[in-house]
Amino acid sequence: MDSCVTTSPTKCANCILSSNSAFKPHSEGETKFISSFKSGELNCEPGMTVIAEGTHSPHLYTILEGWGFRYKTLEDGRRQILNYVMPGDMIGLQGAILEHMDHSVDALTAMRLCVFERTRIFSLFEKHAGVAYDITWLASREESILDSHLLSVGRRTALERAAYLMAFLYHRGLRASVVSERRAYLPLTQIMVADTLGLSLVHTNKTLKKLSDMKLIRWKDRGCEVLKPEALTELAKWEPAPAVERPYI
Amino acid sequence: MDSCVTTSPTKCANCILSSNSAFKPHSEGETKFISSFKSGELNCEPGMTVIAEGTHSPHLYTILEGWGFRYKTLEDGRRQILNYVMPGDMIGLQGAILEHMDHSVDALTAMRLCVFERTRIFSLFEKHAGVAYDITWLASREESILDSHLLSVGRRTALERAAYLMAFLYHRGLRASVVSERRAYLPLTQIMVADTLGLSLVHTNKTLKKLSDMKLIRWKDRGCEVLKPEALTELAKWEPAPAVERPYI
DNA sequence: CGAGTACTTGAGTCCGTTCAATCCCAGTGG
DNA sequence: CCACTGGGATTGAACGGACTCAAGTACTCG
Repeated sequence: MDSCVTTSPTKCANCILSSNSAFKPHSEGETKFISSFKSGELNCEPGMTVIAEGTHSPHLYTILEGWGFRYKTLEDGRRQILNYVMPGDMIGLQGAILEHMDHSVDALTAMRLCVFERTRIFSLFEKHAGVAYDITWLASREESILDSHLLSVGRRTALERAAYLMAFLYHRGLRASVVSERRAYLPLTQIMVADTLGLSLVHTNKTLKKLSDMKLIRWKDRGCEVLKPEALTELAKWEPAPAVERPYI
Repeated sequence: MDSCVTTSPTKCANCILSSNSAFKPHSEGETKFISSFKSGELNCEPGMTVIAEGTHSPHLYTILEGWGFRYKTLEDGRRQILNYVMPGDMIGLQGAILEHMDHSVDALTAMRLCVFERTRIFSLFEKHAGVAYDITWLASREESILDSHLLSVGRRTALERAAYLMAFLYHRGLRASVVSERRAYLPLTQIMVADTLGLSLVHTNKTLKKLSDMKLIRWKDRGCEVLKPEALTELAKWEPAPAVERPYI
């Protein structure tokens, strides 16, 4: 029953993300402020809905561990997955700024989240311009990713789209340290791949089989092993953005 | 030849957007700061590329008049239109924050733009938290729109998609005062509609014809007249976001 | 060992594609 | 004044990619 509990939070100074060199370190003053902004932690079971469309969530979250995904649905149940979230990503910003959430977020694996009070976000802008800028950085990058997804769903063929998605998740996962080059495993179901690519489940399965036959991926243990990321990016006519030290809150 | 010239700028206090009640007024201090942040104006002919993908634009812009659109292309020329821009919208933020543009922006009609120096954006965050918050508001709203577009391209049928696009542009246009209920004219070509919906030109034409036969729209003078916006939103299973007083820079 | 979920595969259909031709209209230049 | 050009819109025909329907396998879990 206790699928979701607020645990005794770790101090921000010892945040698991701060030990990851992919992330830009905070100044001492920033860490202190973020500590005061943080109101707890949240653990989620796989499959749990963290944020529901239409609600007026009082919280903002940063992912500390695990995978999740953002999605929208049509009234008849058709679902579109918009993007995946990984450690360092922030969710709930739309709810905090635009007053209501227009998408949902589900946990894909078990997740641990850092919880912030949305009402205090304006004071963050007033007191810590650097952190405010970082939030805008995160929002811009999310927009940039959505642009790429839209190009993919709108203009790539099914095979290219699947290759793009696997390559994209591989590269993002690498940078968030949730996949490694040795073990490039993406915890997805084919239903989710279908709902991300805008394809039917059956056709997704046949498309993934083609990628498997080409030895670019292997489907295994309810997930996807990426075997040749370079071949996938080439097939998708895509290039990952250069890795830069990224901010987080 | 002079398709693009920096004209003598109007003062921000007399900004054409400030006379539009849809926009949140600035405080006197904000107006003063924005005035100092503004570096000129830019006039664009229809068809002109305002920002090109891959470049490192030194500017940020706010649309003062006219329509434009953001898009990305694949190396073989396939194009996806991501969103349309109208008065009050800001473009070039990604270039300012993430260092390089990953999409282009073209003028659809003649446009007048307000030009800002991107190098000074951080000082904006330091000195005017309210304005910084507004920029983040705009970024969040853009993300929200992209979410909707992605749902549309991924999961709606061709007819629903076309209905959604026309309804969407109608509602956004109303709020930016570039369409009126009496004269609901959208300045689009069918090629652009096709590249927005992720469809071929031929099928787009046939789909629009269906909407015309249903008397929901009328294609006229190289553009689209919206006749029954409510019927379009219903057909698309979509609902426009409630109108709120929105910020601009 | 039955039930549920994820994955797989085949068959037939249909939505959206490409190819191709035509029309309309606004420029433009002989 | 009219032929020529080119972009945009329109339409028909045929193809094919992606869809739905349907069955079956494999695995986990109570």
